[in-house]
Amino acid sequence: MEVVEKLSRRERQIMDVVWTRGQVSVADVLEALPDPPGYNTVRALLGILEKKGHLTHTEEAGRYVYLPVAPAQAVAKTALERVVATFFGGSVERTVATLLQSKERTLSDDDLERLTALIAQAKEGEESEAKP
Amino acid sequence: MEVVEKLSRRERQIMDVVWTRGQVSVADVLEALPDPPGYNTVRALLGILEKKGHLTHTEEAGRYVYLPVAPAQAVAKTALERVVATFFGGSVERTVATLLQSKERTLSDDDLERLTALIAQAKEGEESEAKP
DNA sequence: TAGGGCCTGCGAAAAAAATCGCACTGAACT
DNA sequence: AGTTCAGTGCGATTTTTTTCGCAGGCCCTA
Repeated sequence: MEVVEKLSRRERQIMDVVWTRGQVSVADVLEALPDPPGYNTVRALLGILEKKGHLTHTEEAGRYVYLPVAPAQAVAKTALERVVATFFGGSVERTVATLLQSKERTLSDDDLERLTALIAQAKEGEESEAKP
Repeated sequence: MEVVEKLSRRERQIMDVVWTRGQVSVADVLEALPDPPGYNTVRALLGILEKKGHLTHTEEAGRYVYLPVAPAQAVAKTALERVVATFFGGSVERTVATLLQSKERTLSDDDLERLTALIAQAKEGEESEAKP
């Protein structure tokens, strides 16, 4: 279920690139990795990831373009939950606190208000769900 | 800088346990892993992690107890930022939205209000920082 | 105080991962 | 049409990881 846990170091690095960019060519991976191996190596890894069922590829103008098989949203949710569980004892509050702190400088008032709205919305959702 | 990225699969699994529990004995790791190897294997891995500088150990009643070297808070922050960057395009908003959604059932009204307060607080902090 | 059980150190073997080369192909370029 | 360039398939090699065994040592208990 936890896909990520079973990936090797390189496989993970590559999947990270894939998830970040949505889809990749060999060249994309090469330029995204801080510690890039050779072209053939990346190709091999992408092949393995495909064989394992994490990626598919399309041929676009002769070149392969790889994209993730699992829906991005689901993977994102799982990854986030894992971090919350591992590093924040499952506490959403502590997580958000850290989030606010670490991004403080880049969050505008508008952003913060939108967050407030988001929470208000969650509150409503919960209430309307509590009655039936 | 990104410590986690350089760990092998098993090393990561073990560090996850360490981060979750704060400190571990070999037995702790063994029981926490879904896919546990032998006692000696875990011991070897812990040793490697120590040699690499990720863990230290104390002797407690003869047994080794390992604990992380890096401050938990810093690791947490980095891990969270990484997830936000990789899966949410760096958007705190989208991240919080997912967080609310996935934990919806377990968040009480009080929790939500505390979150609102947290954000209000961040807003103030930002303003008082914007003037000078 | 002898035996059993759990723990440590060290070292080696098996398995998995990562990295390349080589040979070919097709399209682009001159 | 010949040459070059980037891409593909496949297979081989080198490194890392992962996993154990074996030989004590320490503590608890019968």
